[in-house]
Amino acid sequence: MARTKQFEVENVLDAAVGLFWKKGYHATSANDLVEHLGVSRSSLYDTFRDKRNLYLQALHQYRKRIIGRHLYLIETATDLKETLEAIFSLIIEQDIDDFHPRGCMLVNAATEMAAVDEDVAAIVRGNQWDLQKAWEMAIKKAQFQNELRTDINPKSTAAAIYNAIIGMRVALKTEQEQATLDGIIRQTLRLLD
Amino acid sequence: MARTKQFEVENVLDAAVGLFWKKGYHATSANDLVEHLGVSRSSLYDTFRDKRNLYLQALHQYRKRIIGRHLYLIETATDLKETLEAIFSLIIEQDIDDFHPRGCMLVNAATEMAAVDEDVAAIVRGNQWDLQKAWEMAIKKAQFQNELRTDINPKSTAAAIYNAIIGMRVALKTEQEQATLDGIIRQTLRLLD
DNA sequence: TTGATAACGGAACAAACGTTCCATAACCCC
DNA sequence: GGGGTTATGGAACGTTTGTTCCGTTATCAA
Repeated sequence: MARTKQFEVENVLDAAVGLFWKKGYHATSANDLVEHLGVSRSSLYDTFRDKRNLYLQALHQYRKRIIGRHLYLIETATDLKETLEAIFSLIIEQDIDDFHPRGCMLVNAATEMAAVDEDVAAIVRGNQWDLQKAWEMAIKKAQFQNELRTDINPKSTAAAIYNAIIGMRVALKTEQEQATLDGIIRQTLRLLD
Repeated sequence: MARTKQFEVENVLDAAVGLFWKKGYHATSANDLVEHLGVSRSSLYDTFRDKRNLYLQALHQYRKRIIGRHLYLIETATDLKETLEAIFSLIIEQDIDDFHPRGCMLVNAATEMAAVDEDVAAIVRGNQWDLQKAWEMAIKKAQFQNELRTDINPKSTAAAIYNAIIGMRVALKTEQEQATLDGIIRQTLRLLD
């Protein structure tokens, strides 16, 4: 039998998420990773094969950790408008007043990598599908329970909500007036009127 | 007197836009630039100082060339909903069926660079301000001419429209079903009902 | 035609890049 | 407590990075 790893893969992945999330793929160097993950170069390459594979796994981890929370909020929603507002607030709180706002790692991945890396594109598409489906189901459920007008189209409304959230994640990359953000939220909520 | 440049700065900037637009800042190397711009290394650095400065100027060029067209469409609009639909179509046509969709260079710049480069952030914010202002003015004009309900808030509606467009530019980075895109357009147009 | 100036092509630079290699250390089954 | 196996630290690899330097060439006023 062999020597045991001196680190938890999950913890290291979380740290990798932190780096790639903030700096993106190309601007994060192998040295950055070795320094911040607390794992030696050889162990990193032994465990994760190469930088790209580590990035891919970090992207999975991000999806599980961060987006998982959003999915949960949507699936357990009792008031859809309230939930949508809460998710906007979560997103804004994360980046506002931050000197280097990270935005959403999946949005960053989409713009930096998806066009030239099919594996990244697949993860981004999977995430989009999950979230749109979650909104669509939540809308249908609300309609079934007579909490939402039935002439609202679940699928296209879900797509539009998802789309608005993505837009805001980009907007937050540069500092924004609260009034602008509130305006976007207010108008997006109208989708559920 | 000195030797004259053997290239037009504007043309070289256009070529630089093409590269940075497709690959982003970090993934575009100095060699890429020398090879594709048709200008020698020394002339490039002599004219544009360094890679970052060239990127900044390319971003300006993109804004002038590409976004200028959108501004014109908004400012000369006679039917706002039609104009919004036309702009969505323009954006979609550019990327759909493209093996490596470029998206919007300013959105790419926002996610890759804005958080860590204040000059990039300033350009992105300037662009946002121009476009939102253009939409706001167009909405006010339509309201004044009784072509649009007056209980629509020009500012927040403009922000929401801009936001939806940004969202779509990210979405197009991964291949999308036409039905999804149509749904987003349809719901976004409701902002102007 | 000469001379001051600036553009040019191409070689050269140090630094940083992602990755590999190897000797050593730790682990568990037998 | 060996023996087979894998993790680890650190040096080292060849490339590529962004940038600079220099000898030559083109330009035009004087």
